[in-house]
Amino acid sequence: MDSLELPQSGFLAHASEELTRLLNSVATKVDLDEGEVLFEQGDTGDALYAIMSGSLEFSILSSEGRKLAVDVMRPGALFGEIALFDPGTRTATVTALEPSRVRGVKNADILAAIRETPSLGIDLIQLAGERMRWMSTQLNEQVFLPMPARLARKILYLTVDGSEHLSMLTFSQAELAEFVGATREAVSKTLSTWKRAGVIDVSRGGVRVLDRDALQVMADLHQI
Amino acid sequence: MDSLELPQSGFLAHASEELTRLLNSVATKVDLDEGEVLFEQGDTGDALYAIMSGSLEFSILSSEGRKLAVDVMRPGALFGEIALFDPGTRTATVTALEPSRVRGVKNADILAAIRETPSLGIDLIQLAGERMRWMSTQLNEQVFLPMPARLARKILYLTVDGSEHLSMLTFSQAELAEFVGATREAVSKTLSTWKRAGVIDVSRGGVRVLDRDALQVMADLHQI
DNA sequence: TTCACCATGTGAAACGGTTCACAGACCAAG
DNA sequence: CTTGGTCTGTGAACCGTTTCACATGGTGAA
Repeated sequence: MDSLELPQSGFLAHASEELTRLLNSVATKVDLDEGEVLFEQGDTGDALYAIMSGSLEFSILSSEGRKLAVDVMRPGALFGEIALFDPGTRTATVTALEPSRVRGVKNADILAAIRETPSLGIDLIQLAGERMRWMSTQLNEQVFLPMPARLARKILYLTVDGSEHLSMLTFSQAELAEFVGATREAVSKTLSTWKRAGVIDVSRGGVRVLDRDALQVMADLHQI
Repeated sequence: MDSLELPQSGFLAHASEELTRLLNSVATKVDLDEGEVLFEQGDTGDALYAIMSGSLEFSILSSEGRKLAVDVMRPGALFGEIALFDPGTRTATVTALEPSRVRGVKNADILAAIRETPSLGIDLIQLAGERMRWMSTQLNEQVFLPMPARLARKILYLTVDGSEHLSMLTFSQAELAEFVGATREAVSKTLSTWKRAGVIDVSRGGVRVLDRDALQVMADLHQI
């Protein structure tokens, strides 16, 4: 049965009956290859998506083409809720980091479902609220924290999977730089000092966290 | 009749019947003096507010107490919608810039109304979406734009009232600095060069826009 | 194996913004 | 009018980050 594909983790595990029903009935299924773009900032969008498998990167682009990676979304995540009200331009770009499967539910289907099952509307306001809180912290950190603190936080955040801590993080330094809004060189230099201090281990294409507590200290320091 | 107090501009002018009814019936009325804080980042909040008169500043605070001013809200604006789902901590601080009147509707009243009138839920998702778009642009600008461009944009934005352009902006340079996430000194120096170029006029406690087009150019330049 | 291509490491110079320090201007209260 | 306080202007030193340049190292394809 198809609904068995539904992930047991993330928001979907707590999604309302109604949303689960929509995802199993009217949803369109989309398969993405690594690097494939689901939608791009500025696109006209009118669907809410749920991640079934894989992982997608959520990023925003400058007018000059620079990219700020904001989050990595994993199975169970719901996104695209901003387009629900206004089939207007997307505020972010979503790209698959690995081959991934998502399901999309169209604007009209969701709105119709909300009119029938108002609690779904409340769930979606909650989702929007969570995203707002996230964006608000991102803005806060970008404005007030120096780059090394932002880097330490992103590394800590990205190595949390559920309640587990993954020590290995498979992003290149160039990708990490996009996450913290800095250059690859600056990230490289910071990682090097942490490597010398025994906090992390750096290898081609990834970082391994050796001393999570020490990294937590870096995340709180406003100067290194 | 009390509902005559409702502003005719801003979101409220288009608010759903149901919300207008709530604002006229169950809403609590709050009067704020200049500088008074309606709620603070970290507070537990459970109300949605509407501005009846005056103007309020929406800002976020760093853990070290620095402030980033994000927006100025005027009569007709609705805010606090994030607290609707989760009477959790506020993500921003709201302060009155002048004596102001607001009305607050409690979480429970809104949720009950949504269950009865689902389209209200849709309106509130729309509101959350608008706020998300705003936060997203703020993050984008903070990360990618140099300070002078951010300053020019804020000045242009803050001198728009409806479709009118007010030439006078009554914020001190210290306040403008909080809006762009920079120091007062840096703002002062930038304003000085623009003043010399005849783009603006600077006086104690305010800035007057003389050449809006020139300022628009500054807002787009990535270096000055 | 060898080569081409990335990813990483790192130094030097330039730059944007902060910090610090202080001077001058305006305004309100006495 | 004077005084105290706040706002504004500006210079100098400093600092974190970018930019540029290049070296090193790992990896996959030929």
